[in-house]
Amino acid sequence: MTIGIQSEPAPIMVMPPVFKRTSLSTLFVQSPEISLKKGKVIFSGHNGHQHVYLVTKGMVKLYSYHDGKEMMEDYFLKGELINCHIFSTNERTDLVAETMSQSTCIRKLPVQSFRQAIEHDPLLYKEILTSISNSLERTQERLRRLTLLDSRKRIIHFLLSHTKKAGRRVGYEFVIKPAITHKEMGTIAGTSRQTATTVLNELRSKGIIHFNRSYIIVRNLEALEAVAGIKS
DNA sequence: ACATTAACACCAC
DNA sequence: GTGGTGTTAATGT
Repeated sequence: MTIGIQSEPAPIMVMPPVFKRTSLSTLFVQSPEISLKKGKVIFSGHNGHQHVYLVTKGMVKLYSYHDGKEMMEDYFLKGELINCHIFSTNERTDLVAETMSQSTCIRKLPVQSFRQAIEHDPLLYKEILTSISNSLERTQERLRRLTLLDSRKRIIHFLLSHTKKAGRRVGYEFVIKPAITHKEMGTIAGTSRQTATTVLNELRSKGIIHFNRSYIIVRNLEALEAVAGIKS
């Protein structure tokens, strides 16, 4: 009873054997987008371990307090994940997450759902790892600047890397939106807001950048690299 | 030398 | 009125 090739049932091609491309955005698409004004606390203390957050618009900062002073631990841009410590056992309870741009949007997902999703999705897993490694790199870069550079150069180096990462190219210039206040730049660079203002003004008077309350424009990236001391 | 803090004026929302 | 920006004098390390 041999069955001819022709008599075999044709393979059903309804669902191609390709994995659905699950990414962070599709995972979070079911969670409603939450719109927040600047300065809103997203979580603090123990509340920070119940959800994983995806930034969909604007900027969020993560910080802790040390004798009344704010210590910025990390900051997150659009498309980045807050709370990858779900892998780690020593959970920190001293962290505060707060929006730092005028109009910030986030989506949140319970950690349980997040853990489940990772289980059967290698692609998502890969995206999580990328997110964690980006965060690590960002933090190491800040530490490096803090150790090696003076306050003026820390501001310039931050501006440079942020432009390359988040700047939108328009002609020969780069637009940075949302704008970061001088105070926030100071916090990121580990310096005071007055120093940040002074450095920004210096760059503006040299025609390297332009800024107002809603955006920053880098007019001359090469010149910015030059004052940063990257190219000689 | 390098930075921070405090203080004050100005401006935008 | 609050918060962001611009500037400078006093102070700290």
